[in-house]
Amino acid sequence: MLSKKCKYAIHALVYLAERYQQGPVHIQDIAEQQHIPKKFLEAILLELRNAKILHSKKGKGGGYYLYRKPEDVNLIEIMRLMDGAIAMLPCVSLNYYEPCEECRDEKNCGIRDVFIGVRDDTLKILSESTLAQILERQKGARRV
Amino acid sequence: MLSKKCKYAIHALVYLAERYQQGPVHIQDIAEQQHIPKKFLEAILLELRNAKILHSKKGKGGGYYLYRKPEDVNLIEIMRLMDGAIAMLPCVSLNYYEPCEECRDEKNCGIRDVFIGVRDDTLKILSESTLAQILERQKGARRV
DNA sequence: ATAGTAATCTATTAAATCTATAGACAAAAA
DNA sequence: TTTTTGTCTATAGATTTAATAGATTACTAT
Repeated sequence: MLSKKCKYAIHALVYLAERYQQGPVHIQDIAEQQHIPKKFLEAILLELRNAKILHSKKGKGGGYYLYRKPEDVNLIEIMRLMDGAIAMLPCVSLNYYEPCEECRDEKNCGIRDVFIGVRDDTLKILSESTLAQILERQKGARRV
Repeated sequence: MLSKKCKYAIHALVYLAERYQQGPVHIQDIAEQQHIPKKFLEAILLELRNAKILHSKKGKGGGYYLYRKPEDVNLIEIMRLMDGAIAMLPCVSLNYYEPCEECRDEKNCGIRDVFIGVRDDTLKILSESTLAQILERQKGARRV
């Protein structure tokens, strides 16, 4: 399961993607519209900013805005940033690899093989899922 | 990430699958061979027994043994039992569905669509991954 | 029958993680 | 130089995960 932090991050980013190139949006606004505790959201946005996904502007008329194009931000990056590894086993993670303690013979582990498969399928979908794509789907659905 | 509990369960079950129809194996044995805290393992095995995956026998010569055939126990069932939902969002879970708090319009949620895809791929792999299949792979690997 | 073995059950504790909040500080704009 | 809004540090509370302890029950073999 995704953490709330991660869900909040995704919702906030989709919200900002909808307003791409329309100037800064302030935290308060995002928090209210997306029903996210403001203080919690602050920390999240800050992290996204440090990861060069968002930019910010201080003072009056300030706020956060998407730094990159919506089609250049995918869910993998967001999820890794917020929750860490995407894989279900540490010994299968590409970015957060750790050997399994219990495991003697990683190369020949039948369990590991299964989760390599799961990981690959998951990464494929998540890497293709950009903010732009999520917006597309939402708009598409509304039109029907 | 799978919990330790779930990993322990999988390892214990694979171990018992290797000894299918060879009589009861006692907890102590599994715990030592698989490096699992004995008391923790007790609780896990009990849960697997209540789920009719294992049977047990008390007293001398007693222990746990696989109740079903190794090809009839898949990872989905084990994971659901140990960790709950497999989906990454509650609103996408088949067995543990809950609406997302933040979400206004579930039907047209672009985020949800992504995770339905992830869920389906994951379930497909995990449902095909049985204890028998895991053993196969391990044996296959060893022979090389 | 009874001593010994091994699972079962109840309760509790320790550690880690997640979620949320408070308050002081820094930068930008009017 | 006051107001606005993001930045940073610190911490508190709640929940979940992992592990342990001890008493009890069922079974086997002698």
